[in-house]
Amino acid sequence: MTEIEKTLESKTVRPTAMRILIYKYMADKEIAVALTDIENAFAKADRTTLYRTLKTFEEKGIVHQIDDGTNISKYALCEPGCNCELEQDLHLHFHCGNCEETVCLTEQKIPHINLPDGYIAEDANLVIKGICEKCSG
Amino acid sequence: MTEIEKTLESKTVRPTAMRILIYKYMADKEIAVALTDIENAFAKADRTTLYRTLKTFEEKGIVHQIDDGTNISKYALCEPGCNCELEQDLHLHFHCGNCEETVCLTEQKIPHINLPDGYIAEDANLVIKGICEKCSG
DNA sequence: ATAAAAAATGCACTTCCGTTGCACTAATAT
DNA sequence: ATATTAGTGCAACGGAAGTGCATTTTTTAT
Repeated sequence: MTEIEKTLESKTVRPTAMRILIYKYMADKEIAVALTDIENAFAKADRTTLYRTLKTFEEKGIVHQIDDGTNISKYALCEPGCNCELEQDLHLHFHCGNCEETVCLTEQKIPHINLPDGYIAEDANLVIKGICEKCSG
Repeated sequence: MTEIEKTLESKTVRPTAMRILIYKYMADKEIAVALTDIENAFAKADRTTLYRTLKTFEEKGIVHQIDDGTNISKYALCEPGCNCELEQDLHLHFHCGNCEETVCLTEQKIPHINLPDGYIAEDANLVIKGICEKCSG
């Protein structure tokens, strides 16, 4: 039993062949991926399967969804021990206008914001747009 | 010549009947609106016109686009003197999970974030999700 | 005032992504 | 071995963004 299989099982997700491949694919990539990206990487597999795999991963806390402002949902593996739903674990994302890639900046947490009276915060999403380190170099 | 016409002209946008109506509609609403909302409000007008009106408004700095995580682009009028493109003018947006409405919190600016070396910030988008003041009361 | 040019609007159509229903297959439990 | 559940594949739908072109309206120049 591989590391990936163990990871999936620990999150109560059955480690099927397809799921292992997708997990591997995302682990190798350092950037957030869209459903389309996975589709292209696994042309033989059906879109629905990939779609539902991502949904399952998301529900089980294996990946988190990223909304980088392109109106295309991206996904990235959660760091070990990451609790995306907790406010203090919310990191920010960077979207490069040049290469169009989106990365997690897991070290940069979203600062706490004081909201006006009556507003209750439950989640936050901060995306910085600009030029990434690869493209600015 | 009305106030709205003056505003549009000052941004080098011709104050056509349609544009004035759309501007008025957005000024009356206190929340960010989607293209679909405007479509429903002006059933007689063509979607393309409304679409392009928003694009024009956006280009000319009359409205700013908001990405509230619903994957539906919203738009809101810029405050007088607002310079959306400037970092210090970036306010945050609040999306209510109950009423599904998105509002600008123009008083709450996005704090400056230190990025890792090589990353150049040009724009930022911060959306807080939760329960709005109307729904929590 | 009128003709020419430019801008705005409307119509039809396309594309892309997300999503769902249903049938089929594989895995697990009894 | 069979019943049950989970996963996968196929087909199709729906919403929203976007584009090309014809038509109308507005502006500009004569």
